[in-house]
Amino acid sequence: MSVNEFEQTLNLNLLLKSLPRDVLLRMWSGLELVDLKMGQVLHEASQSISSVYFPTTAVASMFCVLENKDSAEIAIVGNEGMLGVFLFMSQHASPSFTVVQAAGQAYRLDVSKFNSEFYRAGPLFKLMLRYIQALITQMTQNAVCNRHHSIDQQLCRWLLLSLDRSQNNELVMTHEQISAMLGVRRVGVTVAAGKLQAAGLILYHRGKILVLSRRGLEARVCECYPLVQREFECLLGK
Amino acid sequence: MSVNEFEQTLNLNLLLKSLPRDVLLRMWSGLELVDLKMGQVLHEASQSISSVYFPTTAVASMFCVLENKDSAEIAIVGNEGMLGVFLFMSQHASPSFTVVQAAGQAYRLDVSKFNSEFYRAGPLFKLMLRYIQALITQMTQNAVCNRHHSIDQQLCRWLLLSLDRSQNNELVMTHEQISAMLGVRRVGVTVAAGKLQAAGLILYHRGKILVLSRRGLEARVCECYPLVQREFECLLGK
DNA sequence: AATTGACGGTGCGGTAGCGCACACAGGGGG
DNA sequence: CCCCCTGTGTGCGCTACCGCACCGTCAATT
Repeated sequence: MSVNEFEQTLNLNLLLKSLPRDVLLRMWSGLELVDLKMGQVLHEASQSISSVYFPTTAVASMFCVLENKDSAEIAIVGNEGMLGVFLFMSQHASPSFTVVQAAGQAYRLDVSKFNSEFYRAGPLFKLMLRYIQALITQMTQNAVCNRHHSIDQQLCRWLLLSLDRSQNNELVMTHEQISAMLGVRRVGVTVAAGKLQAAGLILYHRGKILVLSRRGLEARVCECYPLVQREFECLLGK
Repeated sequence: MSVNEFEQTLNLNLLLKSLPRDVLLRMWSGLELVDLKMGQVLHEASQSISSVYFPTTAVASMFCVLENKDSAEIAIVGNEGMLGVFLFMSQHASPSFTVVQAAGQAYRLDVSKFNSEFYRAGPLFKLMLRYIQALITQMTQNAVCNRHHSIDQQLCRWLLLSLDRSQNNELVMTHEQISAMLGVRRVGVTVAAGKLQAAGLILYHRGKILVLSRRGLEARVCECYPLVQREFECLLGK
């Protein structure tokens, strides 16, 4: 693989892209592009982490499930981020688990390779700290959104966040799956999605959602979405 | 101050206590014991952080407020933790703000002193990463608890978390203040607290809450409390 | 002793979301 | 071609919580 290919490929993950070239070259030998399937579990709750993932076209969710199977999405991660941040925080375990939400590819990197670069306390290290902040912002905003905003608004937020992390304007996702993310009944999603469809903003049919008007969603979403989005732009951008 | 005094005093914050002696000695000159008043704001949202705090007898909350003044507590921090973690994550700002919830004391440490020890990538650094994980656990569990558990259960969780971080079994806190933490109406708290009082578990009167039966609260609390508590024990203990 | 303000109790109608149940439709596999 | 499974629509009664409003009570101040 030529240097050009090398760079072009890695550009697909924005975190990797933002690292200096020499760091990337050191990590390169450990990076492996893998296919992730819908529903695949990347990290179990309370089990040790053996690899981290930098998604390119895949999207995954960090997820929290209660004893009675009630659940809520903690964060959604695509090509702007990384999966497995708990690796470098503790030896033992991740408190939440991670599941693939949209099939695609990701760079896998195993623990030892990651650590050897991380503990140089250089660019990767600093990037990770900033990334955690963005992630925490998403988690906290999520929490307060859960508390105070309607399902309608939360659905818009979720659609926009997913859309930003997706390659096109189609999401492969049933109401049932979305309801698990938002921590509500399937019916709640059906009704909310029905309104959006009636308004001509989306079109869905048997597990596929086509977003027709991003603007329309943005007009209906709560403040939580732009706030989180700005944080990530701040992390990756200028 | 003798070495004995030095150690005894620092033992009051469990994070500091868990650091090796040589690290503490290096940080010592920067640590200043300060009084924190109820309601005092330690870190504003979107403003840079100039000091971090290691509470001893004080307790503070990380807090998130929406445009319409609706709010929710993100995390509660006492002598088991540290305030200002966003300092070492990014240059710019904290997304949430921090407010003192129980008057008391804390060790203040300014940015430069903290950073010079942190970037040695030694024990403080590793401790901080593990602490962030515990903090994230609290935040996520909080989020899912918000979504799925009743005010009754959440009140029990909140009381127990506060109690663990307090010196005695009395909390100085009005229903109004608690309602802001939980992100619910004051009346919701009044009713829930009324049930606990009727059951003989707590006794409250004009801004003071006396916990009579910790066991009773533990029997009524949701799974979220023990889960978070275990994470902190794991961080600090054995 | 009187006043004032903070704190907590109560009541009422409204509603978002819940649990449950069932009906209907598309589409893939036998 | 039929069947069945998955995904979606709809209806019903229920509950928790909301917004609002008002009232008693305690405590601190003067």
